[in-house]
Amino acid sequence: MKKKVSLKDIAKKVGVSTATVSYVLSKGKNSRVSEEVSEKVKKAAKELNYQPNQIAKSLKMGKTFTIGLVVADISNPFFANIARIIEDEAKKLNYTVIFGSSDEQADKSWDLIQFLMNRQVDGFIIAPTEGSEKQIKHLKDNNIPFVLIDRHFPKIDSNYVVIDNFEAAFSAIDRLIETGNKKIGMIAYSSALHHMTQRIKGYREALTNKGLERKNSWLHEIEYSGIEEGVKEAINAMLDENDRVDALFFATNTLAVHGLRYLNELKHIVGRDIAIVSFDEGEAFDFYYCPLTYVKQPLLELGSNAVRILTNHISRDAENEQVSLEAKLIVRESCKIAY
Amino acid sequence: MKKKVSLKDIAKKVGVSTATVSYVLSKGKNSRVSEEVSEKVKKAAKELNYQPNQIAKSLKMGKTFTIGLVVADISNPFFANIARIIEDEAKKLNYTVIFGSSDEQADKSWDLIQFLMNRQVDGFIIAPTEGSEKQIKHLKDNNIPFVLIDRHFPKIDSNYVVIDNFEAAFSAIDRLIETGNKKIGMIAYSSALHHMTQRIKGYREALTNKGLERKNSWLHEIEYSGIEEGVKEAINAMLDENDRVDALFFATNTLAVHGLRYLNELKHIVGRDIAIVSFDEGEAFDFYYCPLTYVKQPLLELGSNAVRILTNHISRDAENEQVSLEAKLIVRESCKIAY
DNA sequence: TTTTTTTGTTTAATCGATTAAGCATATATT
DNA sequence: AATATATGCTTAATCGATTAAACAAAAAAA
Repeated sequence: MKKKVSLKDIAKKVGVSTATVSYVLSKGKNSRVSEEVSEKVKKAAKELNYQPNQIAKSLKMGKTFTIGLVVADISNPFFANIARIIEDEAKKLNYTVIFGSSDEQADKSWDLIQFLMNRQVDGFIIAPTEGSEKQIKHLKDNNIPFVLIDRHFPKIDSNYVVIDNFEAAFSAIDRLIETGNKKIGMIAYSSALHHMTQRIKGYREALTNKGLERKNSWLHEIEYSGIEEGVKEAINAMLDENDRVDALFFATNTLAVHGLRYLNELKHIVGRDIAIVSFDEGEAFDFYYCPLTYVKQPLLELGSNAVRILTNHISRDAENEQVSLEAKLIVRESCKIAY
Repeated sequence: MKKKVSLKDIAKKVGVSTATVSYVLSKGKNSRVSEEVSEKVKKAAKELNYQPNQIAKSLKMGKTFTIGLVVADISNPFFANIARIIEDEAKKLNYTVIFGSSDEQADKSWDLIQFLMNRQVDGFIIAPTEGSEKQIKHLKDNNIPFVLIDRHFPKIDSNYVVIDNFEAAFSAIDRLIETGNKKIGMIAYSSALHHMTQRIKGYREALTNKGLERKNSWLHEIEYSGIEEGVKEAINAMLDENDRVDALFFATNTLAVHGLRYLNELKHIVGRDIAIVSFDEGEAFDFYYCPLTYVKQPLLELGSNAVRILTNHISRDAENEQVSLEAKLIVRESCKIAY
């Protein structure tokens, strides 16, 4: 690789010190460099196609203009989209994003955080996994700016941007009830993470609220490992029983995709044999024979808020900010059964 | 942000020079540091939870272990998946990937390349856009390692990893013919890029080869700007004519998604009114009422080859490598019409 | 014993930027 | 005319690592 043009080269060409060149190029009008020299420097810089070495600048300034993004599962379109949005938002503010996926494993999450810290990221945006509480505390203790997204730990005072999961689940279930379903099952993850417990709570309270029956066997909590199996078992259980459910609520899009695939396999027709509501979008849902009713999270707001809050905290000490956004229920045909 | 532990801190704690610490931590057995001091240094490093500053290291070494990835359109799942794969492959070799999307615009591509060069990436993986030939030549002239993917310029001798687009299109069309279709239309992009012209050539020659009719009005080349409109017009033209086509070949998944959506709108049933074959996968295709026949590109091989070749070229001067992979036709129901 | 070699460690330059401080000149203020 | 201030540029330290070269002390060879 041919060696790059540096300040030194410009300085030599113009016949001034590197300091002068630096002042011209980075301080503009505020420097005390004469108009004459200033012009010469700019001209030389253009002629040599000077491109500043960000690495050197970062080292000196102690700032890399880089954000570390840790998502929980990049194969999930929800996180893939968020990553894209965060990247775009960050670019607007001149930040680069380096990201990785923890795949819902706390140890991977820790490795990633360490890796990103070595790269001197200025701060983090993290969708924390179960068991990563200590890691988050470590960041906090070391005064490293970070914003949690999608999930947060109620016991840790920190920045976060989430949606009101309780409310979202509640109204999704409410809708199922309003459209005539009485026996409603839910497939969720087995997780102590707040966002998941809230979704489950929303499901429960919506039923109670309307005085509907609540059966333990209608709520299935799947392990992250073995999702496919888990979903199949759950569906088998809920459809084979004497009192089979007439509606199913999926707590995430991944669960929904697996569920729909299995329902197809079993030749159950959504909208005739069973009603469905899911969390999150999937491109696939658009093409599904029965358009799905789903909880739409405001991804753009989620991402832009996260970036805004983080960059704020990077540049100055600020109070922690907590944002809870409202999700929207997109009602389509899958939430009622046509008799 | 609390200031980080540096070599200096370890040196001070142990009572040696930073040089010694550096030798211990980076040279291991090959250094001439005594076992005794060596142990003390390692112990101190662990106690202080020392994390080397990669920025400083990069500056000194002139190497960042970073790859710049420029894709043509990140909203296309094809590129999104490639990006993911490249990231994973790179991580295995200890490289980080910084990427951006040129959105098929040459000027954006140039901005991105400049930006990534400022960040001192060690090399590039690029899906070049139309009109970016000069940019690629610039990289070549400056001895900056790069690998082109998906597309390449026949006139520029460079590394590249592509698939045999002619062959892929040829056999896709061949399949349509074999399953009884006679009037076959194609919707492609209007582009001088080699991969696109090859796909079109494959379409043409497959028809000629089987002695089928070839009409200019059955081949529509859409502008990147205004895809939705273009696809609609193309479909209108090909279905309204006196001699309407009985099969459609989409040159990319984006075109296919728009096409299928419009066909839905028009209430045309794929597999009854019209046969379809598409390039690339879409998650959505799985859930489509009529499973799509499509050309499956070997993404994993594409990505891993690109990373392998690039990292090779980064570490030593090597001959340019050209890889042409074979695509696979995944035959499902959409390619024939059930009478 | 003297010289050479080996061993263990430090000194100092370097990567490419930024910037406080220093130092002439020129200009303004008394 | 003497002093103060402003202007324009350079010097040199710094960020945190790496590493060639220097150096002192110990071990081996003469």
